[in-house]
Amino acid sequence: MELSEYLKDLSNLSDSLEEDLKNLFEPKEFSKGALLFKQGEICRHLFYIEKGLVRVYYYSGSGKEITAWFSAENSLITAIDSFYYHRPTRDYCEVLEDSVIYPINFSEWELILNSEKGARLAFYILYEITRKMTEFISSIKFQSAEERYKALIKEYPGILQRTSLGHIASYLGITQETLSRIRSNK
Amino acid sequence: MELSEYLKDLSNLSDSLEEDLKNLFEPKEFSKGALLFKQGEICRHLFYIEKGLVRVYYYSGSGKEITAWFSAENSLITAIDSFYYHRPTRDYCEVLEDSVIYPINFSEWELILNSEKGARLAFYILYEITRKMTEFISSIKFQSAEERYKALIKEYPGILQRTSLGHIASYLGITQETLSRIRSNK
DNA sequence: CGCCGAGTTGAACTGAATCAAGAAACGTGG
DNA sequence: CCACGTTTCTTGATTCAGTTCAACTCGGCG
Repeated sequence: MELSEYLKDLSNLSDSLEEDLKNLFEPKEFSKGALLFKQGEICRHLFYIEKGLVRVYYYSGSGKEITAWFSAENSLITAIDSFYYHRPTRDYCEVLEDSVIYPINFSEWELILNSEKGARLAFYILYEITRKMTEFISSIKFQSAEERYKALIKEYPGILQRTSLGHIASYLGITQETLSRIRSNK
Repeated sequence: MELSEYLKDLSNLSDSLEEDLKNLFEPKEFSKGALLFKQGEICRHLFYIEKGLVRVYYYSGSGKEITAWFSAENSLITAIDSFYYHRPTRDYCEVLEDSVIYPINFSEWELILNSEKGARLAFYILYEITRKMTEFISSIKFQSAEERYKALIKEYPGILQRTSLGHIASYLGITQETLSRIRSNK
């Protein structure tokens, strides 16, 4: 789905704004392994993923690499505090497969925000993020590692072929060994 | 802190908007045990807590009562999807002690949103929520029950006197027995 | 008094972590 | 195309944090 369609779906944007968006943004191709942003940098873009899959990760206090999120087709990703407050980010964002992504820079984003329906759009986007997090929290509180793994596979089919077990394990909050055992039990 | 001060702090609102807010909103007193909203209802307000403490909870699939969040002085609480999309909510919100709270109804909220700095404000509010959730997720993924308990006590001192052990345990994602043992170990 | 809900304690059990050692897959250079 | 080292994945043995279930204590209250 093109970015302008996506935004329109989200928030019933006015037709004129939709036109603006179409003209304003250009899709770019990123190849597997590219980094959309990385630790220490100020993340200056909000990224809309039209096609592909990315992974956000960071290094924990003890130096272990932790996957925070996956993000796939028709979703947005950024280092939110960095993007908004122009502070260096803690996170890395890695492109897991060749992808088509629209980078939206901060001033373009402000242009959206200041438009008629902009606040609604901003709200919607953050609402989607909170919804996803709420679900994740209740899953990690009350479901077993196996249940969470199955849910992940359902949400991102084929993710096993697209990234390593270790990355998935740290996302689920379990060790790689446990994930390996879960997988072999069937 | 009064609501208008809080909002001003958050987003550098224009003085005129700050005036508007002062005139628009009235603090209300809620006594211990009151429900700000409950399951099945459409939550029509965003609540700003000037003083006091509230707890949001819901019933899990298996019928157990789960505490989702606590929220104290100088913070906002609502059933976000219900408030925004006018759908019935899954959650209950209980006032844990006599509190001073500003209810902001949806049309008042839209008035804020449509103002000059409204989008920025909306963004900030949701950003704060996501920040809190992100922290919670990494704590539940990588800290022991005891570490999480200590962090909670630090964040909400005196919470033990303000609500029951069972409520705290379900927030932390552990059983009441485990929480009891953690507490007695010192 | 005796009941009732909240909190505590104990014992057995279990899901997942840890540590350690191999096996398989993968890429790179010869 | 093979040989090599490196990284990723699997498997096993042990340990441990937290659950479960059940019994018991305590303080409040009709």
